[in-house]
Amino acid sequence: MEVKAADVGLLQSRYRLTKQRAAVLRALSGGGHLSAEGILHRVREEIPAVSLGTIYRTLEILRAIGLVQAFTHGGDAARYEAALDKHHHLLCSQCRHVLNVHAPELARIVYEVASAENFDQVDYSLTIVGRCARCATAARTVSNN
Amino acid sequence: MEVKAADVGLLQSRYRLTKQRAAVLRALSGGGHLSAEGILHRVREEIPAVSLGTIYRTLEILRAIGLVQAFTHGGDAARYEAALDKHHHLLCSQCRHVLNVHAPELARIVYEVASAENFDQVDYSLTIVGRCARCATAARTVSNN
DNA sequence: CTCTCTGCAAAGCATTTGCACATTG
DNA sequence: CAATGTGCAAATGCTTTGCAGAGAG
Repeated sequence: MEVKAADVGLLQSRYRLTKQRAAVLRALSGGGHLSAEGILHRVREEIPAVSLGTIYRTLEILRAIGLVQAFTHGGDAARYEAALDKHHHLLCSQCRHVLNVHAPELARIVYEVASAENFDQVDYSLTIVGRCARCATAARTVSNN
Repeated sequence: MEVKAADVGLLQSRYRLTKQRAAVLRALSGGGHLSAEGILHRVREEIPAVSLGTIYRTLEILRAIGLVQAFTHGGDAARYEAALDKHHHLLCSQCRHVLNVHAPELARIVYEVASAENFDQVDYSLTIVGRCARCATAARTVSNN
């Protein structure tokens, strides 16, 4: 199989590089915040017979290696994206669109709080939920709030 | 039925005050971060025949009124607690114990980020995951890390 | 007395898993 | 070729829901 730059992480790991795994990486390389189902659809354009089970197994591996990060909110299905930089999510409560945002000051606050309680191996996630400008405008067009 | 201070929120709402709802409030009044299943066990001490369905329906109502807040992490079952103040969660990745922590500086950061993207009706949640001191000690006793 | 609530059991949905065959290195 | 990965379908775990009888106001 032809090996691309994005696949290097897999080759360096103890996992094999299969066409399904490469396709999942490719599906995520375009950016965005896809559900497992969404990734399935994209991957099926290349490999019509992939199963959702394989998508989940692959995502778990890619997450373990650190190539992919997952994000959940409430009871929603998990959303996945390529792991590039540390960032946070701004989720629209209506259309469920997700924006990445940065908050460099946050890390300091988090580590202060965590070490005050003697936690180690610390990670954190901030999710901001609100109504995006587009949905706010749409709401104004229909009724008058 | 005898009405306690904690029940006032329900009476003021359009919902009825039933013994099941009062019992759920009481189960949460002791503090802690309980799953629906955990709340079921506590409520069953008073009302042996309550069903899990009722627990979920009640929690949803209490959350809508603002008496209870829910919190989820990854694929874990949701955990519920009495809604007192705005705070955040420090979750132990091993024993799943949750500590409440405060980060007063956070609100400013969040509103700056959200309004930069033109979001309104903003809410947010920060979850910090790490290993608590107790689990770190336990790990050291077994192996030698 | 009416409307809401509850228990029960079944359904729903995202995710995980056992197994026999296919593929990778 | 030995180990790992995959498709399929069934199983799982949390949560939601339809319905007929019970309880609140």
